[in-house]
Amino acid sequence: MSKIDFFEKVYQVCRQIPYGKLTTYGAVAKAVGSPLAARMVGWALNKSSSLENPVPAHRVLNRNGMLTGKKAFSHPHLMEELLLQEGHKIVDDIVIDFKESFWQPNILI
DNA sequence: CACTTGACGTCGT
DNA sequence: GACGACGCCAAGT
Repeated sequence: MSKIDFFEKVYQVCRQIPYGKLTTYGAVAKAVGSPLAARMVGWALNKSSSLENPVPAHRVLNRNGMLTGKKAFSHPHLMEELLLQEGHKIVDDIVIDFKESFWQPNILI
């Protein structure tokens, strides 16, 4: 694929997440060619709030399916509400049907 | 310019 | 199986 910035890859991958599907930082990191750079995915998504074309960051969770980044949203419960709105079950900030709704992004190196 | 932090993941103990 | 430490890459201070 084209040589685009790490962040832009992250944005593209996240925008490919279908409605009602979920993925992890690690999966996205792997998709962009740096499986061990999951932290950067979170950083990119945090910065994505300033983008003109926002990404569905609420569909990206950690390996446990936990809403670790919910506090980075406008309102901490926004992420949870969005996920609930998409038909997910959340208990104690953890998506119950996470593994069932997991979506593996396409690898774009 | 060097150190610390940050929405994580994996390996080792 | 739980807890701790290290690694990853970039941005902020």
